[in-house]
Amino acid sequence: MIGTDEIKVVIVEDFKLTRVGLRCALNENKDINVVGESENATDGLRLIEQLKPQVVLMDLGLPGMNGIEAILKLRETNKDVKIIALTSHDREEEVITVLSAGANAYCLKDIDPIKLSDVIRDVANGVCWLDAEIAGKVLRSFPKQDKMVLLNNQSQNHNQVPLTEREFEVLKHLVSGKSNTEIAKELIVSVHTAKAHVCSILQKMCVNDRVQAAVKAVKEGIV
Amino acid sequence: MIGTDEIKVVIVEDFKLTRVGLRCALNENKDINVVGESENATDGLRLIEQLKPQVVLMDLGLPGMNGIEAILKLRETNKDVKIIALTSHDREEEVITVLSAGANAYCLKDIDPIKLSDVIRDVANGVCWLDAEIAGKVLRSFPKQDKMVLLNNQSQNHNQVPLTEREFEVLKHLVSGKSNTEIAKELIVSVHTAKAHVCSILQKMCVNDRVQAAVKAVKEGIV
DNA sequence: GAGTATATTACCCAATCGTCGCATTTAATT
DNA sequence: AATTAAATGCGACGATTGGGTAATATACTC
Repeated sequence: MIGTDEIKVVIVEDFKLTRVGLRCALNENKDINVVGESENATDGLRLIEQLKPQVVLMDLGLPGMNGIEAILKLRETNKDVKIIALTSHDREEEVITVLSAGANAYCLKDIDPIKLSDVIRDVANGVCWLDAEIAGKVLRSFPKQDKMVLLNNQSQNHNQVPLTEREFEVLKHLVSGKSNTEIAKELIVSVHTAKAHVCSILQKMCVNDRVQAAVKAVKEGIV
Repeated sequence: MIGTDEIKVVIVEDFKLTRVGLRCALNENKDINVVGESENATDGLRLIEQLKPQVVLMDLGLPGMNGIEAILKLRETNKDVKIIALTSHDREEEVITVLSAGANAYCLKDIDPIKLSDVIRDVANGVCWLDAEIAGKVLRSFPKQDKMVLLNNQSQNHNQVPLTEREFEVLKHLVSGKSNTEIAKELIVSVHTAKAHVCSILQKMCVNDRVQAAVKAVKEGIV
C-alpha cells in the first residue's frame, strides 16, 4: 500500500530552530528524506521546482509572501506535490482558506514528530489529514442540509448520473471549455461521436445545454 | 499525545466475512478493542448507545436503513463518538454527503488493516482522515471564493476581472445556463445587447466561450 | 446464440453563438 | 466643453450546437 520509494520532502519554515528540529526528526526515518529547506516562500518555491519533492511542509506564518500565497502560487504550476500546512494555534481560522488554496493536510506545530512522519507517508499517498484541533471546524463547514435533502442527493447521485467512462472523459473535456471538434480531436474520434456523447451526457444529467452540464459538474465535484 | 486508554470500537457492517475480518485484524492491537458488532443500522445504533465506544466503523452499503441515515440518526443524540465511514469503490460520490452527515473519516474497504488501526487511533483523537481516492474530491469542493478574498485583502491583484455591474448580472444568468435570448428577456433588453455583454465578458475574462466563462466563474467563486 | 449496452460514424436542420462594424444615449471625468 | 466609459440597439456572417434518426461494431450477459 505504502510506496517503498523514499519520500522527498522540502521544508519551508522561517524559524531556524523549528526547521532544524523538523529535519532531524524526519531524517530519523529511512523512508523520508528532507532534500531541501527554505526560510522564505520565494526561495521555497524555487527549491520545490528544482528538487521536485513529493511532499512540502509549508509554514503559514512566513515573512514576506505568506504560506497561503505560496500555496496558491505553487498550485498554479504544480498540481501533484502534496502540501502539508504547518501552523501554530493562533491561526486556526485560516484552515478553510488554506485547504481551498490547495493544501492536502493541516498540522499544528506541536504535533508529535513520529506522528508527523506518519502523516507525511499518508499524505504522500494522497490522503487528506486534518489535525484534531481543526478537524471539527472543517467538518462543520460542509453545508448542513436537512435529512431529506441528504437522502435525496444520495439516491439521485446514484441512479441519475450513470455516465459511462467514455462520457465521463467527454465531460471532463467539456468542462475545460473544449468544443465538440476539439473533444473529438482529443479522443481521436469523429465530431459526430463527440456530439453523440455530449448529447447523451446532457440527457443523463437532465440539463439543456453544455453550460449547465459544466456548471453542474463543477459544483457537484463530478470532475 | 495519543491516549493510553483502550479504544472501544463498534463495527456496523452487513457482510459477515468483512465483519469478522475487521474484528480479527483490529483485535491484534492491544489498544483497540472491538466491543460490538452489528449487521444492520438499527441494531448498530442500539449497540452504540449501550456500549458507548469512542469510534464506530460504519459501512455505507447497509440493507434497510443505509449508512448515511444511520449517521444522521446517531448524530441526533451523540455528537462525541467518532465515525469512520467504510465503503467500497463504487460509492465514492457520496463522500461530501457523508461528511455533511457527520462522519469524521472516510476509508475504502481495501485499506490495509494496519493502516486502519492507525486511522482509528487518529480519529479517536479527533483527526479527520480521508482516503487518497477521495481526498482530492473533498479538497476541491471548498469554495474558491476564499482565493479572491485573499488576493483582495493580502497582496497584489493578479489579473483581476473588472466586470461592470451589468456584465456581472449577465454572467450570473450565463452561469445558470440561460441562452442569450433568455438573458435578454430576463434583463428586458434586446438579444443584441445581451450578446454584446457576453462578448465583452468573454474578452475581459480571457476565455473563448461561455462554457469556459461559466466554469471559471464557478471555480473562482465570482458568482 | 440471442439480447443488451456502449462506442462509433453519418446526415440533416433549426437554433444558437461569437464576432464585427456601426450608431445612440447617458453618466461620469477631465 | 470635450472626452471617456457604459449600456443599448441593429444587421450580417460563419461557426457551433443540440436534436432526431439510423447504421455498424464490439463486448458482455443470460
